Amino acid sequence: METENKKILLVEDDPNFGIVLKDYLTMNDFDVVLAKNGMEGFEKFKKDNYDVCILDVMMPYKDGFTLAREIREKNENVPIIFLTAKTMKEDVLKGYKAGADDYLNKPFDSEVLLMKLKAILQRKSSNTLADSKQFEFEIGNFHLNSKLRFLRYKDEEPIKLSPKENELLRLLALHENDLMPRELALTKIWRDDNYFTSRSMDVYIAKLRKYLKRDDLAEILNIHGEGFRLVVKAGNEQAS
Amino acid sequence: METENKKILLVEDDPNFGIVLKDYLTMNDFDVVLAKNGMEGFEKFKKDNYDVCILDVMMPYKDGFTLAREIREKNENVPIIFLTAKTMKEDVLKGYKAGADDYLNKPFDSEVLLMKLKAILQRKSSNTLADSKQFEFEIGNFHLNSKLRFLRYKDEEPIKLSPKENELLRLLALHENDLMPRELALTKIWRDDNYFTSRSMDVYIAKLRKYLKRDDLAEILNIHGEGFRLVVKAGNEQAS
DNA sequence: CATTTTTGTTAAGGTTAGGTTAAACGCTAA
DNA sequence: TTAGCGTTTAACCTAACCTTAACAAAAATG
Repeated sequence: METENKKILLVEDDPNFGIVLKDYLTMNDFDVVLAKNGMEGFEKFKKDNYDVCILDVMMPYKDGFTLAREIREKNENVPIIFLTAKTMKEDVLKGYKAGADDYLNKPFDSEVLLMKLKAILQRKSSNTLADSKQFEFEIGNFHLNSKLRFLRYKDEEPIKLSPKENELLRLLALHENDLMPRELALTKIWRDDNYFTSRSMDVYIAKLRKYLKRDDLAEILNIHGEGFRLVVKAGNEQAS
Repeated sequence: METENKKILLVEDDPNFGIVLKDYLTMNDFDVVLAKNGMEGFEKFKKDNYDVCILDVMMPYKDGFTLAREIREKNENVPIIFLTAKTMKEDVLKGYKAGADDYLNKPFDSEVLLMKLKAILQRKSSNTLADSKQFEFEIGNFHLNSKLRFLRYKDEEPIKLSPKENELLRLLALHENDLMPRELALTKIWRDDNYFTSRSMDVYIAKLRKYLKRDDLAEILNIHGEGFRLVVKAGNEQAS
């Protein structure tokens, strides 16, 4: 599992507060880079990719708004959160104009910040997440597309699979060359484990075997009393 | 420029405040639908597509959180903004858990709300932009212009499409070669998923198939129980 | 080896989803 | 009011899907 932590650029001139906040966020599984002022913040921003930027508004040399504008020029998508000294409407409006996604008034509750981060990151990531699940498999000379429910042998016309056929073959493929327990399929696909569902499953195994028959590389073996095993022999692997 | 106004669902039980806020937002070029309670809010949500939902937290019958959860079930992307009576951390956290994008404490400054809306819509649009601009498609030897609602085969006279035909074909084209779930079309185009709308959709599928019949490169396949798939075979591709 | 249990396979039956055509409905504009 | 259009509903049919039954074969059991 590649559970990379989200990367945060934190720009805050107060060293004490900066470090405390950084530690807090680090403790909550973020990778935090702390910059002490706008200049440094921009330098660090250019050198890496961040998932979120948290900018203090009041800073020497370069204030948060200016920094936000520069960041927006480079990247118009990174979420930006402002930390403002107090509820100054002026600042808030200015912040949004500079391309902010949200703002927080100091002093703020750390849990609220976490929630905001979560909400913002969730929105962003929901688009990239797309193909995280396993829906396609190579089974010998077959290709199984489990989302579109078809099984294709080499370049021939795809065979349409029924929902049950599809899910069963997918379960077998997930356990390729390993035991796929009867019980697992019955509870996952049939949602009930009794004599009849079990017989029904056997019928589907027979159907799948009929499909797979044309390929010597793939076959479904029974492990008596335990379940089934989809064996896939390594075919003519080309060192491409 | 098709500058359609953004559509807001505003759910607020205080009639005075609700109307004032609605007018204010309307004045600022939003299309606002006002619901007086959670029940009504959900009904209205189901009947149309909104760009943002603004929900009061304290409401009779169904509070804002419950409503938010129901809305999230139907659509996990619409931005939701909560209006909370005062800074109650509890409420804020609860709100984010229910899938909120932001919250505002009453009394709030209307300009701040505008800014938040702008920020949120901007954030969203950067993601949705991709699809929203897609109004023209090449489907085999056909050309679909979804904005002008016609379908042309090669250089022949364009076929005029009815609104439903058009939207359905567009949805299929957006998911070209991939599954276009029944439910998606029903909720997006028919705004209701029941036996009759489903049958109606099938009628439209038949109509579209009749149009596409003249081209071997394009056809609509059914994935039993799931939806439809517009398969477009690559035609005479030129190696440019 | 006889018996029981599990699995293999095919076919029949019933249910639901989808394909298609035509009629009915409702709206709008002449 | 009617004519035209887009849409829904009805009706009928076919295809898809799943379960169950029936019988055969294999594996386990004693």
